[in-house]
Amino acid sequence: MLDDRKKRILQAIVDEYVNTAEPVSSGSISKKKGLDFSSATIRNEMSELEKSGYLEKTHTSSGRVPSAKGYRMYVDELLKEDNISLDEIKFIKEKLQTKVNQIEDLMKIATNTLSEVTHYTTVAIGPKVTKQIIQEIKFVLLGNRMLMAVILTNTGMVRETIINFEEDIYEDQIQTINVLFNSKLKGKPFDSINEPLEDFIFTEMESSANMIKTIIEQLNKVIYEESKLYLEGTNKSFELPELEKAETAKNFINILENKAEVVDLLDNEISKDISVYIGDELDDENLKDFSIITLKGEGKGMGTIGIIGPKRMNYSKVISVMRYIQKLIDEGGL
Amino acid sequence: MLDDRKKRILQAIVDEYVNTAEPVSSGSISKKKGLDFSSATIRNEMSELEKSGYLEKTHTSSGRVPSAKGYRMYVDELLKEDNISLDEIKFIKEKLQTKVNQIEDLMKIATNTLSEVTHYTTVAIGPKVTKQIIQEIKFVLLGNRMLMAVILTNTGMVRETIINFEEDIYEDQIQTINVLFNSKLKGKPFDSINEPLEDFIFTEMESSANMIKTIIEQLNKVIYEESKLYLEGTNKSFELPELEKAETAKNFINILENKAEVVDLLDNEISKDISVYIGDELDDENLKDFSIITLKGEGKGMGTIGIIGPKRMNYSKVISVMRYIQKLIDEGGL
DNA sequence: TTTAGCACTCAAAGAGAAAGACTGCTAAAA
DNA sequence: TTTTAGCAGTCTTTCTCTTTGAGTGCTAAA
Repeated sequence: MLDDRKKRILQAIVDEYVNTAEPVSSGSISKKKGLDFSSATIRNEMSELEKSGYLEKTHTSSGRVPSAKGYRMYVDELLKEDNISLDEIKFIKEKLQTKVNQIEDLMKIATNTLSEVTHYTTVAIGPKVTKQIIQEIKFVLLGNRMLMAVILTNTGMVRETIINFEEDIYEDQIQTINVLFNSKLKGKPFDSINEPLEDFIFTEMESSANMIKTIIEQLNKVIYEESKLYLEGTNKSFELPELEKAETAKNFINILENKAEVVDLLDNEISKDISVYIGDELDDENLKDFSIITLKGEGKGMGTIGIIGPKRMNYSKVISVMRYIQKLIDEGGL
Repeated sequence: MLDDRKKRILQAIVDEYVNTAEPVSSGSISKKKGLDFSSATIRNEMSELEKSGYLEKTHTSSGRVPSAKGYRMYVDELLKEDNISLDEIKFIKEKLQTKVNQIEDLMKIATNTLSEVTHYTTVAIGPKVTKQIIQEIKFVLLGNRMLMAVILTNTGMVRETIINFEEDIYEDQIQTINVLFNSKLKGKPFDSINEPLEDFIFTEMESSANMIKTIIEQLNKVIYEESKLYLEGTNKSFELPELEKAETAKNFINILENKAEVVDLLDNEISKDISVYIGDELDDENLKDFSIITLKGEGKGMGTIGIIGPKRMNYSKVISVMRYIQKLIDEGGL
């Protein structure tokens, strides 16, 4: 589709624009080494790149800015994935080696690290619990009327929830419940909590029937409760020239404020390990001037981490860093 | 100090400025009912109010704006505390009646409600655990090497933490530990965890000595871990004309991003139930254009809720709403 | 196919000029 | 003694006009 020289010029334009945030002129590109043509030649090429939709102008006599299509081409075909320095590697490694008690704590560290290294705002949601396998479920009596249910899943994740009762609870009831829930749920996915209980339970355990119902209700809440949200480096985005425009800044705040939307964003997409969404590819008015890159860690008890940056984000750096973090997590032992 | 008319004029000016965010002219005040003097008279009074430091001008021929001293006078002496409508009362009541399993969940609801009703950004931190009395402490074995400690305090708060071990743990060890920690801690404040253990423990329970050490370490982390932070209505602040100035917006973001500082703000001040901090009274460069009003709920298992708004915040409305929420919480049963 | 050169376009920045919202002050009125 | 009308003076805001400079597109020559 695009010949080699056009690709190289497009690449140079995106790289330049990522750095400067200013429309790129033919002159500045012709000065780059590796592209030793006069500005007039570059100008002709740029004009054609614009006709094919890879570049845009802000006004008749301005330089060029990459279009969404241009960024897409850059991300899919032109981007180099080794944009990470030795210092950064060292920094990331050290941070991710921090000892944690729960795998979810690692999410927090990874989110923070990603934001520190890339200087963009990072959002993450914890892993979804629904499809995880229950390894063990225990009940703890607190006081006389408060019960805590603690559930351990196959990925090593722990979920706990508190259930209040109107009447006193007795130790032998807890025994019964312990046996019941473990036999019912052990080895099954979290959402099998809703499978109907056999009838005999309600006849044989009549005295605890209400209690069992209440517990199931509350466990359901745990399944569908909002995922934990991690957010790092909001202020970093406010250093961007893009956010000097009040409207863009407002859009950005709206994105972050609307937690449900952020969760959807990171969660619902049928994304691969690393995915890039550019501008309005995500069909959200607030996001039209931003891009999102997500890293999925599901299955390893990690959730999804996302970076929100301007459309002219440093895709190369972000993806390189994400790949490296992914590699460290995969190697495990962390 | 200030005669009655001056006070009424100052009050009118603050009220007007809170509404419009524009410097207030003598003309606009003389039109207000209850102040039937000519603009010239008002002008003379305003000039004197400025000399005494209650008002400021933005330039020679501009209207007047309240100074920090002016706001302080307004808050301390002129403010009416019944600025709350029946609709608002109904709305708040309904929200706060939501059934919750933990008292801390009520914090979240209160924070959200406060932001909804006042249209300002609201921050809250959970109650401090340090001085609370331990009512019960239980240990739950998860898998073979993971232990969860669950602590119930006198305010009904529950704290849990996970501790990982390098070696397998046996049920009888848990028994021992249960007895030990309960006899040591029951009825004592949370931070007494650090009181030294009697020597005999380490001789008699030699096999578990390491385990006990690890547990104490981890419980210490729970005490001093960052308080939970609730944040609502960030985007509401971005509707303020004040935040159209890029610098003010940046300051605002910095305040919110710097979690440690927010915690200090809400926590360390020797504030009463409701306290008002105006502009640079808090000696923080970022806060110089903002005011903070805090509501302390400590002791009832609630933490501290704070509203961050512009200096020309609607003190009257915010305080009225806070008082009402405080009343509802005090009446308890919630 | 590439490039030099030049006309043309448009945004950004600055310089006046005009309008309008205030104040402060003075002198008269209450 | 207190209040007020009236007016000069100040400063911001807004508008228009001009200048500057960074770009492009096109043509004709290399």
